[in-house]
Amino acid sequence: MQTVAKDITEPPANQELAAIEQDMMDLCLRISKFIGLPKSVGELYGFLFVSQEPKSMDELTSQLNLSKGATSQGLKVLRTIGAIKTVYIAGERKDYFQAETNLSKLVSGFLKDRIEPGVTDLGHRISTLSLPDEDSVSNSKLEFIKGRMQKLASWQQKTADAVPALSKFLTGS
Amino acid sequence: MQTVAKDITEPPANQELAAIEQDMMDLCLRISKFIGLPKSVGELYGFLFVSQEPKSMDELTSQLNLSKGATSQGLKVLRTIGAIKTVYIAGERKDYFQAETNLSKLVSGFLKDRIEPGVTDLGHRISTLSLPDEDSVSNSKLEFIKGRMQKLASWQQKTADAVPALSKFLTGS
DNA sequence: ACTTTTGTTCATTTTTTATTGAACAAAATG
DNA sequence: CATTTTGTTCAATAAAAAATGAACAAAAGT
Repeated sequence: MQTVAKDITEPPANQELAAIEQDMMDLCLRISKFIGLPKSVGELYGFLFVSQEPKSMDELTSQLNLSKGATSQGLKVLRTIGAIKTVYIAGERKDYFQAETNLSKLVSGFLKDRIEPGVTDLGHRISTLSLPDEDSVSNSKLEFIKGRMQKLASWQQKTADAVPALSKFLTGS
Repeated sequence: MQTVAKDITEPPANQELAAIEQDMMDLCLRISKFIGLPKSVGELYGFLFVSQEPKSMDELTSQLNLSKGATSQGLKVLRTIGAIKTVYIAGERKDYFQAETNLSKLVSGFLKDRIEPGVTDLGHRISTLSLPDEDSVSNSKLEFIKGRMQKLASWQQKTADAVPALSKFLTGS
């Protein structure tokens, strides 16, 4: 089992509780990797997920043993897909972050940022495919390729429809 | 733009048609990478997608310049998710393969093989999380962690429900 | 039973992807 | 406006994933 390196060197810290937090962070990491995000992103989200108080970039960097670069980039990804909220704290210069835990927000952000562009791009590419002249190819082959082209178009169409449907499904309880 | 190396050194071959096949193979490759499959798998599927006749392993190997190993493993993946059918040809020792192009079959195979196990595993892991004793932790922190645990459980539940729903959505035209 | 054909496995190598950390920019403070 | 704090970028490096190919198994033919 993977273990996120959160330094256990801070508050009076309950042993049992720390273990559960560890497990939850591991779960977050797992989910994150599952959907194709890098380890550092999963670690960042996991740590914020178990943190009651907002955390700053350098807290994240030091507690997770990540480089500044990885932390900055990881937070950017999380911000882009809407998996974290930025919290402004009075009299503080740093930005503070908290996990967004609403599933439909998480999923719709992920779909919009990571899935939709791909599906749209696919649509463009398919629509620029052009068939060869009717009489320059054997009829059987031409019909076959026409059929394949229709397949591609219908795949794209169905997938494009599925994305908002999925989003909706997860929004309605 | 990526280009799959299908040797253009065979039949009398119509120029225009070959270009379209190339484009279609590229689209297949793109889709395959998009869902996290390796390049070789996308190439194999793409080539079968544009092939009217079933192809044998060595035809795939030589036409796509893949190693025997990659071809064997790639076909295994495609077989497992149900993206190809094996065709037996009378008097032939080799196995021959054709692309499955029915979207709902493709998607349900993919979901069953690649998504469901992950979601199920997540369910198991979540159900083994246990809370610390009521009185060994500050109440606020305990409530917070309880809330997170419920979040995780509800995510898992909703996701598990979404998988068959998605499958169904794509089956019904 | 031996030989050949077909297909798989897996240790090594290659390629791809993620991380690091130092240089850079941006913004707030005094 | 110089200085410090905060955050980003990107070339170099490290880590992870995929491909290779030779050794191995399995099955068919003779």
